[in-house]
Amino acid sequence: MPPPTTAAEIRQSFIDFFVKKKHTFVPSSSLVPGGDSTLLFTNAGMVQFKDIFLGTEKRGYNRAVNSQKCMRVAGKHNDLEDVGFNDTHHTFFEMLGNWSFGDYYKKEAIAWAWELLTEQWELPKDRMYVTVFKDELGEIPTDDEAVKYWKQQSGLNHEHILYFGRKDNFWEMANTGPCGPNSEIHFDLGPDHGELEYTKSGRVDLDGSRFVELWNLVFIQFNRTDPKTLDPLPSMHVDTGLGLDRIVSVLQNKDSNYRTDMFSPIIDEIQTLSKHTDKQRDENFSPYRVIADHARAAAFLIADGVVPGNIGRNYVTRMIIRRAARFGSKIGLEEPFLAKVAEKVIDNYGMAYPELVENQEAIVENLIREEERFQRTVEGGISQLESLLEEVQAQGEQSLDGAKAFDLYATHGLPYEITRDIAQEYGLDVEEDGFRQAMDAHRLASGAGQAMGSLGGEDVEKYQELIKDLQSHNKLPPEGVTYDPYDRVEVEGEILVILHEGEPVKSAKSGDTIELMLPETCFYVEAGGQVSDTGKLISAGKPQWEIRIDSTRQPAAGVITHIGEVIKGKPKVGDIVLASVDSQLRRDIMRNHTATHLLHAELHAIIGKHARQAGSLVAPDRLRFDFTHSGALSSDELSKLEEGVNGRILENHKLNIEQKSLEQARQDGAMALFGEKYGETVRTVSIGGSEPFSYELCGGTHVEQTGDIGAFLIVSEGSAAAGIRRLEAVTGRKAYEMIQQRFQTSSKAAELANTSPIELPVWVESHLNEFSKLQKENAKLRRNTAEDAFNEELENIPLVSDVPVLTLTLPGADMDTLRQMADRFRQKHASGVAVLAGLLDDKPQLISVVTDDLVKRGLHAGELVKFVAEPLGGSGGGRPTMAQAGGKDAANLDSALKSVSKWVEKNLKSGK
RNA sequence: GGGGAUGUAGCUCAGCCGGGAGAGCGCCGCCUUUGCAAGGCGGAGGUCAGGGGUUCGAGCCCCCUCAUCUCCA
Repeated sequence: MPPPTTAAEIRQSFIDFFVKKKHTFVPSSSLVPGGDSTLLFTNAGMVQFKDIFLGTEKRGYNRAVNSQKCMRVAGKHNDLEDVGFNDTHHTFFEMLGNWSFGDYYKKEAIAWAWELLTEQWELPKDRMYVTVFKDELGEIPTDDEAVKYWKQQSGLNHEHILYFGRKDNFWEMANTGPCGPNSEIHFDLGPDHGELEYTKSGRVDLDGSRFVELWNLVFIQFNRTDPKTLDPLPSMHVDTGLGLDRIVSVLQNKDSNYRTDMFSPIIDEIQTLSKHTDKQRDENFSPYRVIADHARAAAFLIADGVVPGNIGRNYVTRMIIRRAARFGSKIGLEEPFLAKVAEKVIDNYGMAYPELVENQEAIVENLIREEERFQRTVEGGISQLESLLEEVQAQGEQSLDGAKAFDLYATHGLPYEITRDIAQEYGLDVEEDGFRQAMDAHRLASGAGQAMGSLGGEDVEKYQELIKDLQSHNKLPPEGVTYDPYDRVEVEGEILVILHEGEPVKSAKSGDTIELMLPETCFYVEAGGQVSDTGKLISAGKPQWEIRIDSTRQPAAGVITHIGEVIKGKPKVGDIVLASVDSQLRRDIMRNHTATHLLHAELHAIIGKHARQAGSLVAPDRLRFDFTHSGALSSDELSKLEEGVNGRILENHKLNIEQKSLEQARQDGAMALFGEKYGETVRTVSIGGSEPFSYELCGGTHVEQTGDIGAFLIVSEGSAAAGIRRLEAVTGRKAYEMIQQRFQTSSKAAELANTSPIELPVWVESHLNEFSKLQKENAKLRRNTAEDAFNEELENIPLVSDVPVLTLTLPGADMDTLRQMADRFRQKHASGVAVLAGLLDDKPQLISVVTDDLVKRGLHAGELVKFVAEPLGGSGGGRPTMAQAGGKDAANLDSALKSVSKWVEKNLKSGK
């Protein structure tokens, strides 16, 4: 068979090669690692097999081959900012791998790698170099076994076997756990890529530009328990990784990953959009690489449900899109263009990764929206920047403060480079050091170190030891605790372990919060959004005791514990216990869970398939459903949804729950969720008979038929994050309770209004109108009365030192009225002083006015009103011509007003 | 998880030191001119995001909550 030429053929020939060697093909898992909160993205082929190496998971095969989607955006090997400036770094890439779980070992792994590379793919044998492990500290034995098998490969120059130490050739999963030596295969690209270089020790330098590392074979044979101790593992594993981009560029004899057929249609599309000549393209190849890489990464991310947003993974997707947009503008691409590039990615990769095609709409929509959002953000930032720059210019400075530039970035999302470019147009610099300092300070302030969630690594080990101990005493089967939350709500068993404050104890006493393990449980463990069951454990014999169970958890594979408080008695290890789930709450949960599936199906029917589940909560008292959708739902859409779900409930469909293989379920069209980890056999829940309208992979508990749900009410609609809407709803008992409550309040309100609940809205509307009309009339009337009284006073104002001074109390007048009266005074008298008092609820309020000419003669309305308010226990202030004040006690109001004339006399300077 | 910003009329936003809630656009009515664009006058429209506090008095100050934007992890 001739060697494959296209990337798709190369990927397939790798898989076929190992399938012929009796490997099971395992499809790539999602970029979102299932059940691993310590990892942002799947970053290596082994992620989905990790639990097998740890010994906590078994699968139906012991040889596997896969092509895994991977993302690396930060870390020592790859930094987002580096991508685009060389031909080998990517954010997204595919890792080909073959795997042995306690089956074959070094002999076969080495021979097959050699066979595939040199015979199947016809790479020249004399250009192969391999590395093996030799401990520089002399503590771990040299991997002579690997050397032996390498020497058996025909055509390998034995001088091309090189030894490396721990950093390069010893692989560890973490500080403790499975580890072992690895062996790498490097390829000599030939003299076109430079002379052979040698290190100080005289050995060929594989880090030079002439070499490319193709394939890493990891031989897992130890378990590290502490920095000094390596225990041999009972079964040894093989874990290999061959980067697809690299091998394709070697086999296609290209000097850049970006010039292989994995990228060329994408690069071509960018060139079409930019209208560049080939020469211009090559001169601007960095932006091309950035856009091509990021468009590919973004398409795969969105296909796996990671839409752009502002936290965690979603934030990474946003950064990638925005970085691509930024580099796009460098080559003159202004309009949203990424979607067009991403469509080429979908064309190019859709065969191997059908999720791209299935989610084409979501990919395009999200890219366009994010680019538009970025444009808006940048425009807003630029307008702020421009006013800053004008200030700098006005002050005759040469450069913009770095801290200010950082503020624009951190607060308003304006990238530094854009700030710098625009400053340049103004003929100004940006102080880069200041920017970096501010950035560092920001990193520190954001709490470096505290990452997302706790790792719980030590915790896992503790439980693994517990379970191993129990298994060795035949207290537990090899699979661990038997878990069946579906068929029963009661189970009997022996207490195997009690943990109090994290430590195993023999017994517990009343009031203790403890964690407890039984050989078997019917309590549901929180998963797929459904919360843990609650219930109680009571002693089956004497003496009597009781434990209230608040939740359950699965701290390690095979371990399920019940967490709760001892209510009475002294439970101890070995006691026989009757465990029972609170079945009423459980039924509430089941109703909500089935309703969630109905809602999901109805959303697809009413607003479209793009509304994908992005999280859910199934609790006894409510359900919450997050899904991807751009805008808010209209009230029309909401009532259609509610109506649709209730329709499905009334049709009373039987639920069909089956176990089948993951592959079968997928073929049948079952919907899987993002970020969930599925085993080989999965549980499927379908509703609607032979032509189901809802069909999901789901491990949750469900009602038998939809009629059991009772009623379904949507309680709220809102946003959970950018591009994600959140619906909350209630069912069953809670729905009845709410309906009942609404009925009662509306009946009561109708009764008070002496009308029927149906007529109530009309009644309220007309009365509200009437009320505001009366309010206005009342205010007007009050003003008129006050005005009438006031007009009389206006005619006859006492003079103090030639100045008219009016003091007056208007009972019942509010601030508005007082102001109006004060204005009237000023209209009537070109010169004068007035202090008006109002009394509302026995609290005095004052307003004082001083005409302009008297302000010039030293009178200040603010000081005047302060002076008057003081004896009233209040204070005030305002402008020179008008001020207001309030007081607490009206008793001294009359005498306070009388003192005004003295104040005027005292403060008035002679007029000119 | 943490830092920063924003939230005022249907929309875009002003609102100074805490002391009369505003503009432009849009909407409604009337008038003028009728080639069109428009112009003039009048009007409706506000939980100043929500809650608490300080104050005689809060859109403005303080605290909490929510939402949106944004950066860091």
